[in-house]
Amino acid sequence: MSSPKLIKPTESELEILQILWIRGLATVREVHEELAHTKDVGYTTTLKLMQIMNEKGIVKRDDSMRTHVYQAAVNKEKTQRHLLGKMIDNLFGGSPTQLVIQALGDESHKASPEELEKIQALLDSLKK
Amino acid sequence: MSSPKLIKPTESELEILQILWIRGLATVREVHEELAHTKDVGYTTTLKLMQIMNEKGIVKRDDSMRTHVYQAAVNKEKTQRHLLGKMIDNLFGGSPTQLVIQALGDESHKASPEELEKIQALLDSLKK
DNA sequence: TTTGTCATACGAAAATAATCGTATATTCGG
DNA sequence: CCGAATATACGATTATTTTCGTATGACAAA
Repeated sequence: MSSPKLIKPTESELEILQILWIRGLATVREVHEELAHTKDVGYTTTLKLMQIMNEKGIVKRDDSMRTHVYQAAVNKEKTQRHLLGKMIDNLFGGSPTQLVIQALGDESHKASPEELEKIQALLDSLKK
Repeated sequence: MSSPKLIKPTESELEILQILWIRGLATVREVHEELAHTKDVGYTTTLKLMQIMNEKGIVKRDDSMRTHVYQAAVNKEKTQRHLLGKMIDNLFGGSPTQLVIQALGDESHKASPEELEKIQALLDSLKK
């Protein structure tokens, strides 16, 4: 098997994972304050979530100090592919192409010219 | 505004929606039997789900006959884009590029040359 | 040392989702 | 007409996710 454990993080857990994937290491306080920018939620809620994620093995933590330091324990790309695959099957009848077309047509998440070039490059390599 | 209501169907609701999007019209029995191919679930569970979806406005039904006939009440492409947008925010940091790249690079569902041309055409129109 | 701040632990409520048992009505074959 | 099959309605349970209150310990400054 390619992956020892296939987890399906909840939506809240994904929000936390995204922060950890960017920062690498972070305390609950740091994660919480970043979450608080876009979400109205209590500190102990974030704490509890991260404790649960630790139990599930989604994150690891260093608790050798009073303030624990967390990091993601699941691979970002692997998690993305896993959930993307689920969505392709769930919502796009197994066709990633349909998903791509819808994603590119999403008016509220426009791709920049640079991003379009990246996609073009990938497309060119696929065409060969 | 573009959409009267933005709904977020649950996973089970999506399974049902997919069947209705394909069939157009269907009874609970028909939906249930299709679900049963891949899932072990009781008839009344499917019934209840579809009743709830009706209350939420996700599906419509004709109950003028004893056996009610259901159809999707939400647009397929609109729903796809909406959920895709959520995934882009939740899992890809708001950037569709990584999502598109992962989807195009999916080795288990390769895109055909015709599909690649469709994507190319869309990409061309976005570049202008 | 006392007090205020900040940390984790823990229990449990609140919200949401999924499941199914049972009651009851309708239909159809015989 | 009667019984089996099939339909919906509805209540209730179970599971999962999200939320937060409260207890308690550590630390630092006065």
